[in-house]
Amino acid sequence: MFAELNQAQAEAAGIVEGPVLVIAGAGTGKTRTLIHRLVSLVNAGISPQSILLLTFTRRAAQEMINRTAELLGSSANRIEGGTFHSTANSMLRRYGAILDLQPNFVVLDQGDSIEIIGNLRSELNKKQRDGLPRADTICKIIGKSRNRLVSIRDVVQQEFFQFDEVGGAIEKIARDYSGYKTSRQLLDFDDLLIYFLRLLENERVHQRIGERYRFVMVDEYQDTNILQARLTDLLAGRSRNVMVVGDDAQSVYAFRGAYPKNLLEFHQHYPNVRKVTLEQNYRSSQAILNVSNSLLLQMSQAFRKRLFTTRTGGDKPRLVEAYNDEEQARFIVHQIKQSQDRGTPLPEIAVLFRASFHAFALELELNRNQIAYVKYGGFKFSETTHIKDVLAHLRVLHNADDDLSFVRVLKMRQGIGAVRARRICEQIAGREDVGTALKEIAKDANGQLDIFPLADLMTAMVPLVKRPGECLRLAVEYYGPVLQRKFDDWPKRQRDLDQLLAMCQSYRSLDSLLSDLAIAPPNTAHDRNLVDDDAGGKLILSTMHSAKGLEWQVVFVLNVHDGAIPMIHEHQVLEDTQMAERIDEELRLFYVAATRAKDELYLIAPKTIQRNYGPVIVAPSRFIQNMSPELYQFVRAADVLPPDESSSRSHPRRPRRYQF
DNA sequence: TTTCTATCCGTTTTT
DNA sequence: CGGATAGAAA
Repeated sequence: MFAELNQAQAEAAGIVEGPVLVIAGAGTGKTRTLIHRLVSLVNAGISPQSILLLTFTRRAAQEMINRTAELLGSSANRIEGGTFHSTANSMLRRYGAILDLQPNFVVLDQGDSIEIIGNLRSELNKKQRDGLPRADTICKIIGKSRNRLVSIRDVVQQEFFQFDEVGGAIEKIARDYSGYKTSRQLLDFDDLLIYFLRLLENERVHQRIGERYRFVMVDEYQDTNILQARLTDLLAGRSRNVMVVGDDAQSVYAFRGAYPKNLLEFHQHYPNVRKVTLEQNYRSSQAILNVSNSLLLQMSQAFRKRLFTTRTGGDKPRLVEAYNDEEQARFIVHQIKQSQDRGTPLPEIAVLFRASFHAFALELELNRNQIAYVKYGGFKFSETTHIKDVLAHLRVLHNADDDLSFVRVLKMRQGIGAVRARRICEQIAGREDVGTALKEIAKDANGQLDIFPLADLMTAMVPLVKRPGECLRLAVEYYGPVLQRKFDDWPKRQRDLDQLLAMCQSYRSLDSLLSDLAIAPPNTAHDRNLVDDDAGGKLILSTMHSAKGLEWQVVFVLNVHDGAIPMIHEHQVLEDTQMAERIDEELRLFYVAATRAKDELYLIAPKTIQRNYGPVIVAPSRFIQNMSPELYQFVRAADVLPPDESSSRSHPRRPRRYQF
């Protein structure tokens, strides 16, 4: 039955009843095993609707669903699955009434949360505001406290002690924020999980859902937080048919409250759990695994495992020394061209980096050489100002009580600032017909208020709510002049808006369009899941986080220098144990990056990097320095690049030594 | 009240 | 350098 699986995989896939823990090293066929178990359950006569598949990231969810569909055909559609957040969202739309939640509640993305917190912050008086952190920092503190179920005080004392004195004010903002959301039917990402938990704790709902899902499977379990583990537990219900799959060595979401002990201590919650470990790697050459294993050995705590393969040999990974990030970029482009000449298709090549902006220099070089690429991770398309501006109009249409969006919409009119916008909002509160209400206000103001065009737009959109694509078209048209006034680079942004328009045409309800854009936003304007015309033929650029679960023949990791890998805040002072945990997490991230490569791995370490104030000298990553030099081959970029190109360009200032 | 200008401060990763 | 924020000017 499991002819395509090895012994350990087949064992895991064959278990039907009871709790299962699968510890799967990178590239050991974790997803394949999960999918085969799914198929075998369905073939054993278990209804696909009674299986719930949960993942942590959208990309993993997508991958899982696609691959299941290949094996199961159309019945795969009936398996429910997605991220914890998207599952929470749909359950809350269905059963939220029990928690006094209306089905048209709004999901706030991080930008919305920061905006609300910024407003609440500026409402405080001068004295209270003195010494407060910025809005985004406050948002981070509140999020950490909720994700990890600890008090604001504790978070501040542990990680933000420089704000210890204003802890009280931060607590007040947190309370205000919470009240603001409740009174307006707004849920942020953390709320989705918290409300879902509350929902499942309701006896009636729990029974219904428990009956419905007899099998629960969770992928990437090492990345779940405490809330998500609790959710898993409740969803598994009394049947306890729960399979969790993960790799503690790939836990890289601590900043979001991920709690790897969920995986490591799973057996304590489920004493009769069956544990299976997958160690045979089917992805990488032995030479690449040797480097990966050396990273595993540097980790202070992990389930002991060691990856092996039958694919002996292979080229040793290269450690490439470049003069600066410009030479680094030229080296990568040069090498990509060589790979292409040898017949490697572009989509089989990926460049990975710690932070999105690290790729800027490379992007310039790629454009110069006309190499097409897709970039994953980093700044999100749907979080850019112009996209949010346009969507705000739809959000007002969808829920007139969403005064965050309403204020945003009003402030786009000239002569209307925060104060007037809020006042208008209050006047309109509770009115059904926003367009007419706006017109009345405009008349009362004797033409002092420039809101007639907005009133017309709102009126025009109302009959079209069943066709959100058309509403969006009207909003984009209306927004044109605003765009040109607000931005110098408006033509580029106009193209984004057209792209958005194209993506949203297929939606049948405003509800799903808006919640999709909050919970499952496209990473870029060219996300291949939403726009299929550029599916192939392009080089992949990705953050290491977004690269998890994927593989390529050739992988470049750039900026492999101390400061970036591991990435450390110069100013942040941490206690030794906390610092050790941070470094360990960075090590796991580097491990994720290295294990993406099938055949060739290039680790590139520039000697100097460009910072805001000028170039600074950096050293290769400590993770490389801790490694036996036998494991890699040292190369100088300048020796490989053609001489005319490798002549180092003059640089304006002398580099300074990088300080921690 | 809005809008313009000066100052301060900070590296990130994602739902 | 660039974005958020506070304070000044219109």
